[in-house]
Order: sequence, then structure tokens, then C-alpha cells
Amino acid sequence: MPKSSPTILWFRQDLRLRDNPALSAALEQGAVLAVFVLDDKNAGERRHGAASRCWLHHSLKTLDSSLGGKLWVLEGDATELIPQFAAEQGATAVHWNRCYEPWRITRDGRIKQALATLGINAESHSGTLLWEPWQVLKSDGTPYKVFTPFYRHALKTQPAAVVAPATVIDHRASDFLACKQDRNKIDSLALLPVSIWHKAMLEDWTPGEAGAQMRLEEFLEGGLTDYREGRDFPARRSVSRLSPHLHFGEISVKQVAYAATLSAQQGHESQSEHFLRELAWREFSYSLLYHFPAVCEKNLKQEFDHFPWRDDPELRIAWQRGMTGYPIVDAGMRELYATGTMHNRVRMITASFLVKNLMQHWRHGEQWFWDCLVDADLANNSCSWQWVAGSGADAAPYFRIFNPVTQSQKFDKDGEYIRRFIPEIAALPSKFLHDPSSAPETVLQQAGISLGVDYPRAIVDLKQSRERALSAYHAMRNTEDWAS
DNA sequence: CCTGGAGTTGTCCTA
DNA sequence: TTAGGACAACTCCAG
Repeated sequence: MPKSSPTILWFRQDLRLRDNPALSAALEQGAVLAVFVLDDKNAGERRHGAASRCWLHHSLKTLDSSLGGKLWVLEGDATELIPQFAAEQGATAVHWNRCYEPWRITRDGRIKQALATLGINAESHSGTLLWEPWQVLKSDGTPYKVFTPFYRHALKTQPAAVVAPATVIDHRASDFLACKQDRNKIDSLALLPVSIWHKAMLEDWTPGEAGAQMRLEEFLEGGLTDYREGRDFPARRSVSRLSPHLHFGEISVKQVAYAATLSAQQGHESQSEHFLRELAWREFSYSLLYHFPAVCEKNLKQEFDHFPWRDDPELRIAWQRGMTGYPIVDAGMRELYATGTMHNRVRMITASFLVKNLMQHWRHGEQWFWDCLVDADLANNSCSWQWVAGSGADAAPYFRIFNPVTQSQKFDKDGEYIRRFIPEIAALPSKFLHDPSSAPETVLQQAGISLGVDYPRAIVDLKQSRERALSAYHAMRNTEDWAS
């Protein structure tokens, strides 16, 4: 049998077979070797957080099984492993879909060079975003810093959202070359924690490509038709819940956008438009990360470098554990820890609470979310935290400080969400559920709750902490004027 | 270069 | 009870 030279498909954040440009390109060249590399070395501090690792474990398992066990799994420094693997296998080319995290861009550039030195062709493809960050620019060639003009311009010039995704290729396991590794290769990555908390966490999720497709179907039939109004209510399932699937590339964003566009044409125009805007926010975050890679570490608005953040580990621990005494905040933080996700509306409320009422640096929140979210995504997470903190490019005006009690009354009126995650106060009547610290003693007694014992007293006064944040902001701005 | 209009998701006070 | 305006001013962007 003549030995043909294989093409390598390097799976990264694109753990799918459908609408996968790198895979299609590789298959056109002949037999394919599929490989994944867990590269914590180059990722450094940005290696997957604990929740993401659990997700990745299952996603790799399902990918491997849909490849008939033919996924090679390597662990270590990809700048060494990929060229080495390609050379060993006698490959002529390596294909992958682009990623945009600063550390990956640097690393992938090096790998491309190393492969070139070996005479191996390296090709990157666009499989992660609707619009490449360098394609959506202002007329003067610089990147957008405001979402709406970014979105309008992208829709006008790059209407990817209304173009059907690449034809689905009917892959068969026989398209892929055998993997000569032992069967426990994925387990040996030790992505799952020793304790079994991840089992409960993933109860409500199905990582992997098939799960992603199912989720999209469900959303199109249910949530999307109520998206515009329903997406604000955390007790409802009117959001897509596609974020972890999109993060790991188990489904292509083009397929999602295309499906939403079709739905728009079937009479759900307004609903779909709002959903497409959310997808576009993801694009915008990636654009910001690409053009301003420091966004994941530093304030985009430099004046915030002078902001008088407070540094109180005890307050942060209360926030992390869902023990702030504000039920909507605590429900969100407990949902996060238990399920690896948090409803979008509640992410804003909990983030605003940490950054404004507790006046802790947004990076503390960003890091906690990074570790706890199954959809932890560098671009989305960093940009969103900066948006809430007010330090981002297109941030919320600083005086917009969420009031957790008001938000709770508005978006979880009957307390369904709160009761789900804070059973110890479930017996409180809805009127007092949103702010137990202000409930009369008799009401608390009747519900069998002793504040400070069964559930914490509020750890800050909302009015005072709001005023404090506002005056800190003004002080920062005045210092700035003074300095310049 | 100038100019006008606009900018994800809110809160609080007042009438 | 509810609706409207103030909040603060700046930067960004398109024409």
C-alpha cells in the first residue's frame, strides 16, 4: 500500500465537524489526521478555568467518538508539539481555524514559522467569527470603539449573517487516519476535578456538537420567539444558552446567525434582530480584544487607573459565595457556582454590585467568572466586565448603578429565580424576598428566618455605597483634570 | 477640519 | 401610581 502524506487538522476552539472551514480545506487535500493540544504552558494564566476544563473534557470525548476514536490528543507546548507531530507524520500541511486571544496569536505565529522552516504548509481559516476583526474598520482604517456604528458598518459591508454557512459535508470516520494512541488519552489530561461537583454542574448541559445542535433547535422553537422581552427574566428560559457551545466552537456562529435570520423572515423579525445584536456584541468584543489586546488586563479608559478601588477580600468572598444579603446577587452567584453559568441580566447585577457597591476592582470579578463559567471567554468576559465597571471603550455611563433590590423586583417579581437558588429564604413572602434585611421582624419569624444565622444581613447599605462610588468617580475625574 | 448627533441593558426625585 | 426629566460631560463617528 502506498504511503500517502496526510494533512493535519488541528482542533482548537472549533470542536465540531459541521461548517468547519479548516476541516473542509484539510479534507480536500486527502486523508486527515485530527489532533488536539492542551497547551497550558503557553496559555499561562489564561488556561481554561475549572468549569471550562470540565466542559472541555466532555466536548473532547464526544468529538473523539464522532471521529471513531481517531482524535490525537497531545499535551504541552504547541510550538514544539505541532511541528514535531507534523514532521513525524510526514504531513504536507496543517490547517486550523483562527483564535484571537493575544497568547494564541503570538504562539500561532511562531508555529507557522516553524512549520515553514520544515517545508510544511500552514493555513489558518476563519471559523470562529462572523467578521474578521481587521475587516470591520472605520473609513480611516482604525477600529471601532463604539458598538452601534461597528454593528451598522459590519451589516452594510460584511453581511455574513444573511449568507448560508458552508455546505454541510458528510464526514465519515474513514476520512480520518487512525490514531495510534491509547484509549485513555483524554482522561490522562485530567481535566475533571477530583471531587464530583462537576456532575451536578453539567446536569443541565450537553457538551459537544450534537448537544449544541439540539440547543439551537430548542431555542429556535421556544426562546427565540419570546427573546426580546423574555431575555431579561432570569427565571425564564428565553435566552439561547448557546454561549459555551459557541465558545468551544461546537457550533458555528454563522450557522446560528443564519438560523436566526431565517426565523426573522418567518415573522419573528424583532426577536431575531435583538438576538443577532447579541451575537454582534460577541464580534465587537473580539474586535476590541484583537485591536486592544490589553483589554483583558488594563482599563481601556486610562483615567480608571486612578480609581480608588477598595481592597477587601472578605467582601469578595461573601460575593463569591452568594452571601451578600441581597438575594438577587446571591442567587446569581450561587447559580454560577452550581451550574457554571449565570443568566445575562443577573451577570450585570452581580458585576455592578461587586464593582460599584463593594468597589472592588473589576479584575477580581473577571477572574472569578473566568474560573466558574463554562462559557468563560476572554473577549466576552473582559469586555463585559470593563463595560460594567465603566472603564471600557463603549461603557455604561458611570452613574448607571444597578440597584439589586429594584432590579430584583422588576425582573424576578415573584421570586421564582431567587427561591430556586436560595432555599433558606423561600418561605419569605415575595414582598420582602427581594430585601430580607428590610423585612419586619415578625415576617422573618413567621418564615422561620433569623438574619445573620440562616441568611446574612445585607453587607453594605445600598444608598451609602452608591454615593460612595459616585463620589469616588468624581474624585477620579477631578484628579485627572488637575493632573493635565 | 469642522459639526452635529448619538451613545445596550438605570436610578431617583418630583410633580 | 406613574411619567418625565436630571444625572455630566465626553468621545466617537459620519457627513
